[in-house]
Parts: sequence; C-alpha cells; structure tokens
Amino acid sequence: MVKQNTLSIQQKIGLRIRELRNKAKYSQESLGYYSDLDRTYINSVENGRRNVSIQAISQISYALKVSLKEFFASDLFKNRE
Amino acid sequence: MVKQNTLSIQQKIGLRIRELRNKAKYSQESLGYYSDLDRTYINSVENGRRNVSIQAISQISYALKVSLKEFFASDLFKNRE
DNA sequence: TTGCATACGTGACTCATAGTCCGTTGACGT
DNA sequence: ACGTCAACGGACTATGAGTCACGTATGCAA
Repeated sequence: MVKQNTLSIQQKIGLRIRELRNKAKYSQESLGYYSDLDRTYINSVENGRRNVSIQAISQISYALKVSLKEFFASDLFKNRE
Repeated sequence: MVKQNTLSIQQKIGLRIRELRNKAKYSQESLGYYSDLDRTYINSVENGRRNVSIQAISQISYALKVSLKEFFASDLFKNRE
C-alpha cells in the first residue's frame, strides 16, 4: 500500500516548475525574464497559490526548454485527481 | 521536412478534449455535467477560444477518465511552442 | 561590524477574462 | 414532428493575470 498523494493540482504544478527551474539553474527572476512573466508571479505559482492558465504554463515550460508533454510526463501527474 | 504545426495552445487543448470526449462517447453536455463545468464553456474550450486554467483542465481530464500525464501524452504537445 | 547584492516570499491591488446562465439556431436521425 | 447535439451570443459574476511595495535570509567584501 503506497501512501496517497494529497497535493492539490496547483501545488503539483508549483513543484514541477521548481524542479525544472532548479535543474536549469535559473533564479525565479531569470525564469520570469525568459517566460515574460513577473518574478513575483512565478514565485506564487511555484508556491501553489495560483490556478495557472495553460497559456502561462506553456510560456514557462518553453522558458524551461521542455514541451508540455515533457512537463506533464512526471509521476506527479500520473493519477486522476 | 515535416510541415510545421501552427495551432495555438488553446486550439491544441480543444482538439485533445474533443478527441477524448468522442472516444468516451460523451456529448458536450454530459462532459460538462461530469466535469462540473458549463456546457457552453466546454464548447468554447473545444473550439480553441479559451485560455483554460489547470484546475479546469484537471476537472475535464478527470471526467474523461485520464490523468493529466495521459492528457498531455499526445503528439499535439510534443513540441515547444 | 556595516554595506551591498542576490534570491525568495507575501499581501494588496487593478483589470482582463475565465466561467455561468439564459437563450436561439441549424443539422441530423427517427 | 420531435429529440439530440454542436455552435453561438449577450449579460452577468468570479477569479486569474500581472504588478507593486515591502519584507526576510544569505553571502561576501570593505
């Protein structure tokens, strides 16, 4: 029996972005620059406080150099909510 | 040289939802019911006219009985925008 | 110790739009 | 004729996008 994942979808998105951002060695500020989004907006998304639109996720994943397919190809998203 | 895909992200989301909805043999109305979103909203999303939030996509993919990982595991999303 | 730069976190705000609810229309099958 | 479905529109409310001022913590160098 594996422990149930209780993260909200917003939190999962935040974790995934942070994971990819750290891998890319970007600060929130530079990710904001490359994705054309405000630094503080990136911050609130990463901390799971925003219900992000697919357009914003698309911009962010572009800046992180991954496709949406790759972005969601994480075990964070393998279960139906 | 393969033809470039010029669909917007919103159009891709719409196509994907329609594809899965047809596979599930749902009408827009019943998908709206199961995802707890308005029938007319589903329609405008499918037709690529909405910048859907991840929460709404999550509700829709749940109703369509796929995870977000599966939802985005389509060649529609294999390229960086 | 002080000063400065870098990075991250947060509350409050405006404004555009996400999402709802009422309805109509046309195409199609029975 | 009737029911079902997709598409669309107008008016409305809820909420996301995007920004700002300000705060904290860390490290480094004078």
